[in-house]
Amino acid sequence: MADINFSGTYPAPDSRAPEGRSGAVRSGDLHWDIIELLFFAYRDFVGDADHELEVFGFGRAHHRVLHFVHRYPGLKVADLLDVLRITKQSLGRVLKQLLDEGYIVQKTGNNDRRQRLLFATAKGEALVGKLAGLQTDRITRALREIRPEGAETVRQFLRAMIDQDDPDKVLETILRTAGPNSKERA
Amino acid sequence: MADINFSGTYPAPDSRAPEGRSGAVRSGDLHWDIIELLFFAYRDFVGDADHELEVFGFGRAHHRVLHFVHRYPGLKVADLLDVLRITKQSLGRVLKQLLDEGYIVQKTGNNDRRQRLLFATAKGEALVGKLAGLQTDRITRALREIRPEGAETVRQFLRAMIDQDDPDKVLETILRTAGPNSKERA
DNA sequence: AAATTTATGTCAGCCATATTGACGTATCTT
DNA sequence: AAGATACGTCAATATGGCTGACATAAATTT
Repeated sequence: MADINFSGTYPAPDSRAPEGRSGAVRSGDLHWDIIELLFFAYRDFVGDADHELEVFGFGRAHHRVLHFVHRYPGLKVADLLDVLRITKQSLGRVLKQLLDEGYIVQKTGNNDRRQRLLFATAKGEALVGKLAGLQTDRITRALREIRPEGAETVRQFLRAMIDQDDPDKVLETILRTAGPNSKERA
Repeated sequence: MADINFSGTYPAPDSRAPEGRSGAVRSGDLHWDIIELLFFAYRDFVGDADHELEVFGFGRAHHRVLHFVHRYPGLKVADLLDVLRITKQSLGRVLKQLLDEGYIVQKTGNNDRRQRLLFATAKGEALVGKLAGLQTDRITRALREIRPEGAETVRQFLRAMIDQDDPDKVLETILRTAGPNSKERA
């Protein structure tokens, strides 16, 4: 019976479990490595911002709202709901905090006066810029590890990882910018 | 004052907010695009598994536990806590469910009988394999969009995005496997 | 003009997942 | 024998999701 020594290292990820494994699952063609790399990379990536947000008494939800409002000034509440894929009740709480504490302001729409267009204040931009700075530092460090063309390869990969069907308006903007027919196309 | 038309498209992401922006934040060298691509890519990537997990009454936490137990058979509870970066109280609940429902089994350590070594059962492997299959399909699709060498570039980028200091044992295994001195090194 | 739809906000409650602190027990180490 | 370690558990709390219901103002349709 597999008696593995756990004092130091683990068995190679592909070693067998003692009980045997279900033969039903495909085992050779699964991208286990990239799945795990994505987990760890994203964990540490958002960790940068999370630590800083604690200081302000905010969570990841606040960051996401502030980020997209900053990046797409005049965003409507409905659009934010599409992007974040949460309910308006959930959004309401964090949005109210950001409004109350002066990180975001609302502005009644000119075409449609029902709309509350959202804008980041200077205070909000300062915070979101600080957070983006932390995350940019990590990205910059990572890009140094690969060839110069690698940056565009990474962008293409990440874009292709995103659901292309039924994109909301923000996502459409992102996908359109240097989209499918970019420079480094094969 | 910026009167933006919201009926169709958004302004380019770099357009100015109406109130002006804090000049204190650096604005030219921030990797806004990659920050957003990571957000959307990860959102859809984990979404694949999330949908399937709902069927089983499980959440993302169950997936992570099952994944790492499957990949690193004989994982200790303490190691799992290191990897997932949660408290043992949080882990306790999901782990208990997975044990009760037969996705994972415990085995007392041979060297140290205090340890509860964790292994995925056939049932557990079937589930984690199914989930990995969904995520692999997305990754495979994405890799088709880039040059063949691009896959290794993506791995290098993701590895470099991970905190290299103080890696736990699982992470050490991952980083060691085809680590810093891999083939496609510049 | 009246009816309907849309955009937004809010109240009330529920659930999953995380947290901290305290304590208990078995086992290994010194 | 004493202390440290690995794990489990009880209790209380916070955050960030959720659903359902309802209200208001403004736009749109009839």
